[in-house]
Amino acid sequence: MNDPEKSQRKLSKETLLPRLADYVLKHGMAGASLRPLAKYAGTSDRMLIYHFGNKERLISELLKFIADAYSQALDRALSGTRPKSRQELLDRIISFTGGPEMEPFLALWWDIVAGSARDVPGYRHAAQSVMSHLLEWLIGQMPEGDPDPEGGAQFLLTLIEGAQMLSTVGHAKVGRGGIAAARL
Amino acid sequence: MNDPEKSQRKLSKETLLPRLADYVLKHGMAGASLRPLAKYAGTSDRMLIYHFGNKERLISELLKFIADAYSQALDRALSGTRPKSRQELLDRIISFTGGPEMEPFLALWWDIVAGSARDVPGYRHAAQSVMSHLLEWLIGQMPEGDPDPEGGAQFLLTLIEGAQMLSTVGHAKVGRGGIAAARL
DNA sequence: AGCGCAATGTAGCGACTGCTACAAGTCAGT
DNA sequence: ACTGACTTGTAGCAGTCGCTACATTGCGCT
Repeated sequence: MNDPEKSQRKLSKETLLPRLADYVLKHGMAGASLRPLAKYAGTSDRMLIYHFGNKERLISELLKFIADAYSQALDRALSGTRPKSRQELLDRIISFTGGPEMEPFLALWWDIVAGSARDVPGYRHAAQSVMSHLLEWLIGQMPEGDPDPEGGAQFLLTLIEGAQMLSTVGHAKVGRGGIAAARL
Repeated sequence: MNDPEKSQRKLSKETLLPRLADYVLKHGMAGASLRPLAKYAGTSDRMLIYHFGNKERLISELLKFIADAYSQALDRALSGTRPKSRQELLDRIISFTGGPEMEPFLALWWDIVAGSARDVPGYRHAAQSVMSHLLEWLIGQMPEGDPDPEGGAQFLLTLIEGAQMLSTVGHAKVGRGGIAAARL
């Protein structure tokens, strides 16, 4: 007889990771300790250790999972008609990454960058993979006939990330001004 | 009779802050808990609380102190002859901020940005003040006869910070490429 | 000499950390 | 029915966290 109370006892890495990602996006890496994480996911710290071995591996797999999820969100939201100019491409990205639904990702992003700077295991790899993916996507989105798609994409990415940082730090105006003054 | 062992008993905020800053630059904001901090500064956690009231105020004052110290380091290192082109200015800054002696500042910087994104008290204010100071300095350093010193400075700052981030994340090449492809 | 206050040490509290030992349950294969 | 592997709960350990209560010291003022 199946117990309706416990009908969802399929707990594996695969079912756990989305919940864990959800929690971490809300509370950041600093709040990612086993017990709250487990509670939110409907298990115990004991089980997280059981499934992932130790916390470091859990975090690594979690970051990988989130990086993939972000890339997919990007693909879903941004692949459409090819933009006609660098300006149009830039505007499109800014309006996407600046949206409020991206805020948790952004906050987590800075956690990851900070971790990269201190060589926390797994952090740099996750960050690198997100940036690689974003760059490749950008190159593919460069307007037709662009004289230097690769260099242009690197340029745009640098600009975007700089503006992003200025914005989180309360200097959004400076970032906007910097982009406005750029000769694309 | 004065005890030679305890000759240095002048402990105040003023004498404490440089030591605390030193520790935090080495170990990051995550490692900034009272006991290690106090040990490094030659006191006890008890005394830190006594002098600063609570940890939050300590961190606020500490960030302010570090922001000022960074600004002063910037002034000392970078004020010299006025650069002749945007390119020269950019190169000068990149070579300064990319130096290994700036690495602790940079790592701490990302801690602070991450804290800003999560509204940790005091963080955004410190970050904002550093960026404001940097921007103002940049405007004053724009080459003579520059058509748009303010916009140009904002543009350069955005570019610099973007490249900085890409570099800490292991994509230094992308940042360099982005700057190379920029039409200054 | 005596008082008052600032400075400091010692101990400790309750909460939290990652992680483990132990025991018990479930389920599949034989 | 028995066995053995997989899964899970309960307790607990040793450590750290920010912070406080209490007691003591030392110094300046009168």
